[in-house]
Amino acid sequence: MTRQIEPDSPETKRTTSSDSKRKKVRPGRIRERNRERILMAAEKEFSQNGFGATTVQKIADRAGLPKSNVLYYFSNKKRIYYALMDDIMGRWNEMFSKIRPEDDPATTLASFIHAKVELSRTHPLASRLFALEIIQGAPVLKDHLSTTMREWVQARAGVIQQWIDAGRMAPVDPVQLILLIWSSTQHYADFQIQILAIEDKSEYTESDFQHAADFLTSVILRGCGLAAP
Amino acid sequence: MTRQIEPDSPETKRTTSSDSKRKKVRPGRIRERNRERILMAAEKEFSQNGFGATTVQKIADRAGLPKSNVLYYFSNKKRIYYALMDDIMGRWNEMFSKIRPEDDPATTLASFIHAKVELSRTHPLASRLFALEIIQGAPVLKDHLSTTMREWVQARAGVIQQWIDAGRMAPVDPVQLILLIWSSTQHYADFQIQILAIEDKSEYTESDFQHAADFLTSVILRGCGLAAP
DNA sequence: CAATTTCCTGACCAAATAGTCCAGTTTTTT
DNA sequence: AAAAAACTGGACTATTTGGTCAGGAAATTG
Repeated sequence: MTRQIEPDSPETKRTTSSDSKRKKVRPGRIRERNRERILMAAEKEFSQNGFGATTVQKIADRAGLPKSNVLYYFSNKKRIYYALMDDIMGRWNEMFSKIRPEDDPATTLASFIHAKVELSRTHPLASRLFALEIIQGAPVLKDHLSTTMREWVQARAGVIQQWIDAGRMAPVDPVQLILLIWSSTQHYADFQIQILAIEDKSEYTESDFQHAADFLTSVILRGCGLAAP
Repeated sequence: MTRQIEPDSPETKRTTSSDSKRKKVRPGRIRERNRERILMAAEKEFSQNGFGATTVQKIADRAGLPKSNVLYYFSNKKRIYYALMDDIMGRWNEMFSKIRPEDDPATTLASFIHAKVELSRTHPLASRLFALEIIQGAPVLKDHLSTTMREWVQARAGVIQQWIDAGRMAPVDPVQLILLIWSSTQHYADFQIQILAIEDKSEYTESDFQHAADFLTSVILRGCGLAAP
């Protein structure tokens, strides 16, 4: 991690070491707790209203803090947004393991699909926030897309191409394949409302995600000429 | 079409007959022209900033009209938004033909994919605007989703199920299949920035869409146990 | 315990915003 | 050509916004 995105100087002089251990009572315990509260509130607000329509006051209310206190931790609205984007990209980076040419295509793709669906399930707000950012032209993440993420995709695409060359799967465009998996899984978080309305439910259940992951795995693997692992 | 969405009374007393013929010089030619300008400007602004962060002033500037003039045609910001949503849903309804059990599965699905990719190509702003609306909880379209769109999907899913029962394609969840096609095609418009960054391009070309449509058709059809038509 | 650092917050402000109002102009209808 | 309807745009307002600031409360440290 470590602030890839934040453009200007960080919002605090002495940040705690970026880890997730939030019960550690030592250094800035209050700071840590409030920071977390603010970020959770902001994630909710931003993902629901977008950056421009979210007010610092609403974030503060949801976090149960006065507005000035929020602005004490994050000197302005953008900083809060940057911090969230940083978190999201960090999580994304951690989530997916490397893939190697000698791995099994079917197993690898299947576990990628499952991981991505799982991410949609456990972090729907982050997923929507990311989607909003991209749809609106990625004003903050543009750089990240054309460097880190681009390399991420190209590396994976390279391995998939090797699988194809070795005749281990059908010849499909590797980049398009990654995009297909990306979009179809992302969709479960981003368009949740639409899916629930269409299926006449009021909430996802655990098994909906299982079902979705299984469906995607079976269709996409078969689409690549692979048998389910 | 005809105002399914607009909640309160229409923004004009005598609307022209809702058709798209905008060169007709007869009745309120100025009205028609300005309305069109405003809607185009609003589509751009809303799809870039979302509803809340878009200002009437910016719409007016883009349309080349003074703000009060915009508010003369649409009595408030919401009305502009409603009108756009109405247009979008109208276009969606017109776009896709009925499908019947005796149709050929492969041909039908392929043409659906192509139509949807084409819609992403020709109306990217509308696509993004729709996505924003849904991601943010569909405050305006919620009703539409659980009625019109729900029926649309269920009807198609029914036919697909008949194809499956008749052994004409692999047994996959029909609703999930429609969602898969929906999401993967929508993606090309909504996440354009991400795709361009990853592929290191600055613009889509005509053939990118052709390529995408072909890829999706081949993988999804094969995933359904169908040969390309 | 006293000094210092960190944390907290109400009051305040300049800028921006959605929407109103109305007097004047242009277009359409009669 | 006159009357009616549609259109234009500048001035105005009440409210909301992001952000500042100064002073005080708590916590930490020596």
